[in-house]
Amino acid sequence: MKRYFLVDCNNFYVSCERVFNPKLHNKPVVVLGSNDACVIARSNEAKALDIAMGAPAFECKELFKKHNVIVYSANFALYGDMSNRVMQTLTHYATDIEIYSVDEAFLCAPHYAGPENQEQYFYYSYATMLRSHTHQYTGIPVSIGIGPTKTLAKVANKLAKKYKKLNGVFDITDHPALDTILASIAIEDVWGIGSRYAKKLRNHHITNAQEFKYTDEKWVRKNMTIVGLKTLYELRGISCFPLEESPQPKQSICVSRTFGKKINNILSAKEALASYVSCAAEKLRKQQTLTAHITIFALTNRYDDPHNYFRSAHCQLPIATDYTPQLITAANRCLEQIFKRTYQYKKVGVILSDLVPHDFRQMNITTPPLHNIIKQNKQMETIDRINTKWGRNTLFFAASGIEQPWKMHQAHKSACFTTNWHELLTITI
DNA sequence: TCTGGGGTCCTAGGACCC
DNA sequence: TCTGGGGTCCTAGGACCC
Repeated sequence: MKRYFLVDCNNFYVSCERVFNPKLHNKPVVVLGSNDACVIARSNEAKALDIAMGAPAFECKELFKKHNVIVYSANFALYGDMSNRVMQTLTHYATDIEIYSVDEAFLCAPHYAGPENQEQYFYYSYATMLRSHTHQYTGIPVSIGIGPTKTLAKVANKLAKKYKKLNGVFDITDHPALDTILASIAIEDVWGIGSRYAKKLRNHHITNAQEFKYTDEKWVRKNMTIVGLKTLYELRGISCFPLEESPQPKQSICVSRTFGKKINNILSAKEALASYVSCAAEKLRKQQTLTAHITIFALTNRYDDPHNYFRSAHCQLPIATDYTPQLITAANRCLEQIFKRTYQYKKVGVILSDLVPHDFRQMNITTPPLHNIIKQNKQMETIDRINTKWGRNTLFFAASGIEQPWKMHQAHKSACFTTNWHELLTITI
């Protein structure tokens, strides 16, 4: 039977920090998200202290102090690079692989042609090998779940993480106690069932994965769309979510950040927005696409005014483009439409959509002359090349401002050990 | 009082994931 | 005082067409 492997890095961001600072082992460690606002990763020791995922940092202050919890600001350059190393290692061993997120990959093992009674053992050994090699080559510990569908591999992974005696690998394929295992998985912990559906299902007296597995298909189709029905089939061992090996170009690109402090003047907001637009345009060019539609949004504090904290504006561009100055101009125009001086803003963002491959550039009567476009392309290529070689924002647009008072706070950030020559780890003997 | 039927496209909103 | 960021997919309903 075909098996899906789900390789999941343990407490990924914390594990990345531990690779470069071994003193962090066996201690409670947390990583905070942007502006050091809330907890986005926890070591097992921190989980044992009941520090919740997404908990606001200010609510945990006492707890951190009391238990000497070590706190880091998110270092996404480091985590991104460590993720690449893990995925490269896995790609080396797997025949088919889908990189699902920064810390997870689905993959399939090489075809097994030996005696049937040793098949299970073959896959188990393969997973154990993957696990130890990933740890050896990257320093990152992983857990591996194996199952006949992705959803069941997810369940298996959960168990591999939960029970230490499994040594980080669990195969749920043809398991004699499958239904008992599923009965121990709360409905909201099933992959594809979020809080809304979980609530709906609980109201319908379905509380765990096993009960959901045997729920009436028609009811599920009606109340949870085709996607919910696929999840149900997957729990029954019928694969509905195939491995997606070649990553598709993104259909939209969004960049937004919460400010380090609130802003009520449009000049600062425009600077921040210009900086996010530059970042989004860079992503656009990286995947070789153009955008024809730009949306910008601005948020005030949603806890102060839950019904009226979000405003957005959008505009269609005359022709698809990836030219940063043109996008900044369009973004500014949109911002002017919605910005109110009397408000305290805490965040702005940009979404680029209607993305098309850049060699499909559609010309029309307003298209600037070809030599202009060639010149613009050269400018952008040069900027991207310099920033790739010498680090992000070596060259930036003056529209992003110099002082950047809106920039986020990160008080406890580790060094970019693997992506910045000036921050390499030094070892003194 | 009667006021078609079937199709496509677009958008907003709601659900989910990490 | 402080409560993240970046994506995808599906569906219902309205606009529009013949």
